[in-house]
Amino acid sequence: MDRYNSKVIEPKWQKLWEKNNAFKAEIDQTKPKYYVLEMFPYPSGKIHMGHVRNYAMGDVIARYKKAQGFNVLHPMGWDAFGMPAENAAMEKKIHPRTWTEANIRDMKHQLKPMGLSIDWSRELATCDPTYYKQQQALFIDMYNSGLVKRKSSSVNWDPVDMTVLANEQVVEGKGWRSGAPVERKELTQWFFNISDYSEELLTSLNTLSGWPDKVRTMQTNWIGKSFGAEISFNLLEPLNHFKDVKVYTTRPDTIFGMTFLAIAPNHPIAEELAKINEKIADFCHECTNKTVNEETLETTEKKGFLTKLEVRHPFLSNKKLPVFIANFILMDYGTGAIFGCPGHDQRDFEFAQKYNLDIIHVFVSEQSEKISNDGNEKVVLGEGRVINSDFLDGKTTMEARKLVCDKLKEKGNGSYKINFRLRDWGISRQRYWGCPIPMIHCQKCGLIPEKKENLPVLLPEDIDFENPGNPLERHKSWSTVQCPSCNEEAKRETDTMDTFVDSSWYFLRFTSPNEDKPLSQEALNYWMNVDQYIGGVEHAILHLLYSRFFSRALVKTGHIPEKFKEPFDALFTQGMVCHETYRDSNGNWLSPEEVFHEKNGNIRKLSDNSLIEKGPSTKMSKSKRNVVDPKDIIEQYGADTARWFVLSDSPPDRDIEWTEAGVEAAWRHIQRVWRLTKEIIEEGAAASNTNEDEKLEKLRNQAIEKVSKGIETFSFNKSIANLYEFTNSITKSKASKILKIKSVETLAKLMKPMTPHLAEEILQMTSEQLDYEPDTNWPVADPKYLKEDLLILPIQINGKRKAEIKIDSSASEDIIKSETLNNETVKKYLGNNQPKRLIIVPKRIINIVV
RNA sequence: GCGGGCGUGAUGGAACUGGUAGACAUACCAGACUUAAAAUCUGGAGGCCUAAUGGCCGUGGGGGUUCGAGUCCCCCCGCCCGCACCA
Repeated sequence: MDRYNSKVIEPKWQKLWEKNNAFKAEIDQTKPKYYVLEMFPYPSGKIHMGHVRNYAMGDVIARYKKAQGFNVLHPMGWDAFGMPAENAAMEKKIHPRTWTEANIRDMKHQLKPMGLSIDWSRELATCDPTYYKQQQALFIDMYNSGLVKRKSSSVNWDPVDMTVLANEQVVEGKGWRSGAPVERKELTQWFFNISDYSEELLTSLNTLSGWPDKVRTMQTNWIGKSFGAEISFNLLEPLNHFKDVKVYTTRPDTIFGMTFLAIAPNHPIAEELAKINEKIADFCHECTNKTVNEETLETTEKKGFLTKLEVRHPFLSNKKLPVFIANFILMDYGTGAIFGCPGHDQRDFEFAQKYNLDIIHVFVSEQSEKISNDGNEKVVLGEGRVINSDFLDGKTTMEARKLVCDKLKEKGNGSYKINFRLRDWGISRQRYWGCPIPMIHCQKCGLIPEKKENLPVLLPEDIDFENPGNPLERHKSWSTVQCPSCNEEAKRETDTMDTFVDSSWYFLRFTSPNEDKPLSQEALNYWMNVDQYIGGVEHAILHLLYSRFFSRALVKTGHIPEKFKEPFDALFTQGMVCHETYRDSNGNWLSPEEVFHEKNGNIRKLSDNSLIEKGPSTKMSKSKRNVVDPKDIIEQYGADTARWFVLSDSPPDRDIEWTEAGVEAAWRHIQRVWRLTKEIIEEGAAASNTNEDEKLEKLRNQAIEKVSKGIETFSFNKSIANLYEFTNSITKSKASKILKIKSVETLAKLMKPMTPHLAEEILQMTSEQLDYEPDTNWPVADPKYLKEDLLILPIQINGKRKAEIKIDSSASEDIIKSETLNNETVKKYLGNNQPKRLIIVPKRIINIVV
């Protein structure tokens, strides 16, 4: 018996699809559209299993919707700007463009054999001038609409390489390449005013019902709206022009528990003090010389510096409070200063213990009443009833918050304040390989946007990475230009844009990728929104939040209609692809090809037979060498097998464990379906058996229902389990040949989104048998086969399953009751007693309490 | 540190809104076919006790709500993701 030969069959269908332009998406007003999009990849040069999983999922949706009659848009492109190209340029002396373009070619070659239903005519790369030209036009419009600003912010500075470092390039406080201690440097940079949209981005999350709750929660917390108070504390003795310190707090109700005040090391007052006190200067320098990264800040030891300044408590005129400069206060959040209440804040508590400050409790909560009785050494969190607080005593903490704010307002040294954690989006990058910011600095005219007719501002090709610093900054003939306004010599902006800008509108551009303006209204109106967006959770906040902001910016600049301000109707976040890790006795990581598994569970190294230690399964990564190359898998087993496997074993939103055994199971199933089809076609016509036919027909319809539901709910693993079951059913069925062929045909149609090549091949075979053109429409279940006439109801006695009864689904409760009480097992348990309670959950279960 | 998520047999997982825990698949065991192996097919199987019928235990750990908890609530443990210049 011959086998399903993926090497022959898969290319055959792929060629046919290509010849027929099967996946070309064109506007067709007579059909409903469906836009499915997977997050476009960074062209690293190699497709990895994560991509395969991502695109396999997207393809299931695309092919499913297409079979249902939708006009499907399923495009692909490249997130092609970014640091790795510059790193390659430095390490391998290849131009970033050469490197990137070669990678795109390679990855496309690796992607093609997967047989994805992608409209390649819409392919785009963000590093292509035709793309970034339009992005520059958008930037200029945003600039003119007041969505862009410049302000100072700090960066990680490598003093040896004379370059700005990304957070990931800072390893233990040192530059990854130079090893020099990283400094913090203030630069004037470009920002998008995303914080103007904090409220809007927050409230609109409610409209995103197609998004996972977890992503909406994460964005909510990231935006971080809080209700609190801004309080000014008067300095006992003014410091130059500084007369008070403004503090933002969400807990004004704990004001009487305040025992110190702390300001950020880069707070203006701290900077003022640093000018006159060397020790303070040193301390501030030490604090601010860390990475500009919140995680480092939060996990480093809390330190403070006691200044000579003191502030007055707003309600206790003779209470003086010390002012600290503390390394855990963020200048970017609130006012860059806090009041410390060690009795009710964990961080303040630790700080107070370290510096021997008073700990005053000003409220008790029901659960923690005893804490306040036994010596005041604990932090009481949450809400409660106020104590030790003058006019607030006896109030709830909620009431106290309002009272304090009212009183402060009356006294003129405070007010209610709503605060957001979300900061403006810094888009400046001091790098070559990004979209140039189309702005010109003119001595006379100031900042001027480049004229639109001069776009794109092309990246110069003749650059070198031999010298430290930014190649654009060094490239004088490129950066020297005429001012568009006064024609005097001026300087081009040398910052390029954050790559998140590129990815904030590519999904819009896909609707009209070749237009010589940013977007086409006709195409937008037909194709938008993205009906289903699929990508990793790691993008839950930044990419998705920036895209939501960018859409609003494009509404404001008139590029897209208001109705597309939330561009992604539904979002799905898929899990990672993991593999076990292996280490030899020297602690070196080994790749899966370098080891073999023995039957007894031992793992040995192929080269010298030495015993290998199995590590935990982690995300496939180069550094741990636990990568399986999709290319090898597709060559060995075929695309259908690879696709089937990545969809089969785990729920799509969870991590999947790549196993050799799993792939083989997938391969066996492909072979089995193929063989089954052949066998059915070749078998003689059996005498018809109505009963058997009816049974199979019922299973066929149930399979349609279950598999469709699985796809609709992104439970591909369940659809696949149902397809295994249906395959088993057909194999065992004694139904007539014609019905078995019909069943195999349905099986192929249901499998087609996952294994399109196999499905096409089978449909061709079955249609020859049934003597009609292959029909690839999605099958529809007949509802009459979906209801069960006879139910098996389990009977529990005291919550434990003891028996079951078979009963007609239309049976009344009385009948169920009498049947239950007549059951032998039930009688045995009841004896002569009456049941205490009899609970009948319709169509589910019966529980008897005895 | 903060924010989000996950935890079920030997393994990946299933169990719709609180209602038969372990579908489906893998590994394993037995049988058929074979000179043999592979492939394929058939069957078995959560753990413990029992000859069997049956009983007890069991969804990371501890407690709670309920007639009934993998699912809801509280506390704890472990792992993963994000933390604003990786993409």
